Amino acid sequence: MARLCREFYARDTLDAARALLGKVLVRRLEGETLAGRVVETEAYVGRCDKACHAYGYRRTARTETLFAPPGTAYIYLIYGMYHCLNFVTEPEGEPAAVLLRALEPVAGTETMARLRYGDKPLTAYRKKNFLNGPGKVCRALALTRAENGLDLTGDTLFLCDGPEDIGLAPFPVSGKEHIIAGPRIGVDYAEEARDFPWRFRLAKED
DNA sequence: AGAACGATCGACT
DNA sequence: GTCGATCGTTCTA
Repeated sequence: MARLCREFYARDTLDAARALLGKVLVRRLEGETLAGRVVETEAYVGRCDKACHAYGYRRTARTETLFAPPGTAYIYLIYGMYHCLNFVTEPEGEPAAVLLRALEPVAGTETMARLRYGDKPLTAYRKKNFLNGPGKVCRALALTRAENGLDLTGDTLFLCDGPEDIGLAPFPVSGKEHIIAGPRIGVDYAEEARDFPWRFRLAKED
């Protein structure tokens, strides 16, 4: 059990996307700890993936972060109003990342709910759809382009193996889980890459 | 300078 | 299931 180090990210992006499932994302915000368990990810690989912002090693102001060392946070604005959080992977110079699509709340739930819903009551519907999308996760963790380029081996935003690593009780033993792979969301424009089964989620066994 | 588009979400039918 | 919001990024000229 430990915080994930740079070597964890410096590998094949598909392997990283699968290995990140079940890990705990920690966000330190104004002295408070917000945390969630990773349950859904997607891989994006510049070398060969037309859905990746850095496809064909395309280098622009935005994609510059994808060329940063592995273990860097790549955060960008999408549709003019939402942000997406990614973890840069592969050896430095290979632009690639894992998109964080969904979390289960672990710590700081009240603050995350306030960031996401304000003072609106937390209905069953809102609870069910709390952190099940990349824009929702960034809203709940107060992550914007201001946090783009953050070093994930630092203290502001990082991943670790389990709740023990941030002084919390271990997760209760629950039913066995397995990884489901499927096509990515929202990349219909990406020609052959639209069908790559590079979305991974954690699900309960039947 | 201008136009097209998007790794989403929530409201609505 | 459909649709509009909303604006930075990217490309074209």
